[in-house]
Amino acid sequence: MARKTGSDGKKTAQVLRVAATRLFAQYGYAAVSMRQIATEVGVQAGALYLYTPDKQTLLYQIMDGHMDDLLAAWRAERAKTPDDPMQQLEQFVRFHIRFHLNRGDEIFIAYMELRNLSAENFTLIEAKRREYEGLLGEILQAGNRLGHFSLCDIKLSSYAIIAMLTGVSTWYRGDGRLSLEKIEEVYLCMVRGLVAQGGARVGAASA
Amino acid sequence: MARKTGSDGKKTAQVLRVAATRLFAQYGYAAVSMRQIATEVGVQAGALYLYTPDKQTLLYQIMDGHMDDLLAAWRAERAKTPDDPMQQLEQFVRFHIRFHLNRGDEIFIAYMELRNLSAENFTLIEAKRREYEGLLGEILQAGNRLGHFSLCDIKLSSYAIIAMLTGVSTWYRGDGRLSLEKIEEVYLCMVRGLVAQGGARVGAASA
DNA sequence: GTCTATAGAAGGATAGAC
DNA sequence: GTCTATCCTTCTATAGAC
Repeated sequence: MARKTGSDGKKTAQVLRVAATRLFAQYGYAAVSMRQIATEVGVQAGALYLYTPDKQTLLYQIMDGHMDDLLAAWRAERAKTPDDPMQQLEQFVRFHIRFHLNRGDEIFIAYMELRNLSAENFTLIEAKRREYEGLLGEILQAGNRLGHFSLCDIKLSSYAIIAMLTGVSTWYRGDGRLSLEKIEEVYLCMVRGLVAQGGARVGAASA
Repeated sequence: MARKTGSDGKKTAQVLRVAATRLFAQYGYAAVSMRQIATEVGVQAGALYLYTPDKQTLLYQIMDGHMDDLLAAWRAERAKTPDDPMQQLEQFVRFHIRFHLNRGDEIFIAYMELRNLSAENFTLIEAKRREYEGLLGEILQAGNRLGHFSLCDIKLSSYAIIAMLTGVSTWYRGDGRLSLEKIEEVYLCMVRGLVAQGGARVGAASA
């Protein structure tokens, strides 16, 4: 049998991405074999190489696609939000939590598999990560300038906020005791408190 | 040659732990081979099995030892701190940052390699993680009760604080632009702001 | 306590049939 | 576009010499 009846290259390529994403997230890039992925896709191992030159590229493409989605999604969201730092910050908090909960697997990979990227691929992904952090930084900077926030270090505040928001995906369960809306509210309040005095007493702004 | 001159079993066991910790942190458990570890230790692969029954146990022992150290260290630190929620929280923030920066490798493993633990080992480690989160939770609870904090969900606040503090180790470089002391100060202020209104407006306390 | 040697399984990737 | 078959490497873990 040469080709499966009803097989479809486009579709298989998509299925491959989905399967690899799930498996990498669950077991880790290094722990997943091409054979495992093939089984999940429903083809033989050799057939995978029609859709990716190698395993490393597969990982890179998943992470790169995710970062592009993330950046595009936030820029779209931001465009719909009034040009006020506090409103933009609140929108960012809601956006980040929601986006990450919808894509638990990609996020997990994006944060956990950086070290399994080749040096050049790492550089490319890292740039997009910094780009995203910078977008939050812009909001914080503007809020500081207008006197709405009181942050002494924009970079550290960006890191702290992104870290605490991303952390949600490590424990969130759809059937847990808290609804997504409630979680967003709680985190919103914590972030509001954080930016209200995140370094005010430490001294002059350094960033 | 049967035994290396001057070889020492106790010492080799220790060197093995250190080497495995470093390599697991750098490349990930699944990506590191027993041969790599042996090379780092300076023995042949087979000799490792004198000190660990298998690779999985090696990982578990590293993580378990780290959690024990972490819990013991915080309890010692707490004992030296006045019985006041705000002071204890501040001490916790300083402690967590400092402890984690001194042990970047262990921390990295503790957070990244959970999924590579066997089911039973995972349960054991997870219990100690929850125990640590609970110790922060106690402080937050006490602060809420005394009216010093204004948190609507103790668990979420614990998660958020630990996530943002642990995040420091993902970007901290000893030779960076900020000193450890300065970083501690900035995070302290952010945490102060966070607990001051981390959910106050959301409604009644639920935890 | 460490070595060499190796068993036995699994890995990534390719070649060529259909 | 997918399969089968396979090459070659690497892996964990063990056996037995010293």
